[in-house]
Amino acid sequence: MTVSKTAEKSSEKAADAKGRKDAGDVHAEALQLGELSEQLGYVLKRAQLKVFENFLRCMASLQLTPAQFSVLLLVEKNPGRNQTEIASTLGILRPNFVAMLDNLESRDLCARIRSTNDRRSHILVLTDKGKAVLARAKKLVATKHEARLNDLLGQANREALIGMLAKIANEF
Amino acid sequence: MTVSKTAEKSSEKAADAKGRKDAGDVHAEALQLGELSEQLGYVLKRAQLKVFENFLRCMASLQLTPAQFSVLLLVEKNPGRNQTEIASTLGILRPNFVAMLDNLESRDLCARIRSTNDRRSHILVLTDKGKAVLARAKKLVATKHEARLNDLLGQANREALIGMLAKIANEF
DNA sequence: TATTGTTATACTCTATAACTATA
DNA sequence: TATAGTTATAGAGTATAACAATA
Repeated sequence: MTVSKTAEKSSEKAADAKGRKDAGDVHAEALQLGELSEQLGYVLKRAQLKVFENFLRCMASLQLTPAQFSVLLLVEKNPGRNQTEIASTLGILRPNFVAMLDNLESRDLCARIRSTNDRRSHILVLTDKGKAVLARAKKLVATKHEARLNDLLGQANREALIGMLAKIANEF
Repeated sequence: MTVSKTAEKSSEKAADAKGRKDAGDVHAEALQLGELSEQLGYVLKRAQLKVFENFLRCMASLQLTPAQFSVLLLVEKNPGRNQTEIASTLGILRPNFVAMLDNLESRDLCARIRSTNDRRSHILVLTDKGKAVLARAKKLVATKHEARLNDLLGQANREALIGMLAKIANEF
């Protein structure tokens, strides 16, 4: 992140007129974002970083990242699917999914079960602990994380925002 | 991205009833996203990836990444600022900004000028080529990239979306 | 002493090739 | 032959410590 850690020497003769050219004076004023603040990609990225940051803070007690949370949610909703199916649905490449699962399995949150039909496949399921942790995670997300967004935007705007983002994700 | 590259064997006895438990049949059906599709962080991240992907395609002829474009925009709007100021405004750490600038400078898009007041500072400015490239980049972004968003959401929704994302980026 | 730009470094994410065991 | 899971590896992006030049 490291945003806006600039020291801002407050002593400044409020003369930021248009006529200034380049160097010469002290100017520790905030920069003009200009067209940047209207760039979709820019605000999207900044917003995404803020949201992930807040998510991690809300989930600190459970030690779950957004990616891990999404895996648990998807496995709960789709028990009996294999690694390839879960990973590709989340846009995670199969090689990168291995370490993720190793982590979740070592914490006894989910389990790999060798399929009896196709012995190449690992069926994924949540453990009892995984279900319990996910239930607690959902509550934290709802009460701390999503609630904050409601305070900021209001319920109706929040739903409109998610709808537009989903449309971009699916159709852009 | 690697999303939805799954082969989808279309031969399937459309029997995806609620009563199915775990393994046993072929099921190559799409997974249920469930609550995931309502998770702000999830749709935000997916949308951001799609937008950056599209940005890169639109800018292929100029070979500009979103981050490089944002640097050029900010330097144009704020000539005479040093590396620390430009980098921190963009949320880029100073050490990581060095290689980025080396790249832009080697392509003659911007220049570092040792400040006469404070000989520690490098003042940043766009070269003539940098200004020309940025002008072309802005046109590409407007006509190809942002226009696509307008088609998808409509002008009013697009503005509402950017406003909400900016609010999240600044106040969340 | 503090700050600017820089180097070195490390850790996470993401991406591709290739191996193994199964089919 | 092809597919599922895995390993190894490489490249971005991001993070911190420390150094030289300058203030």
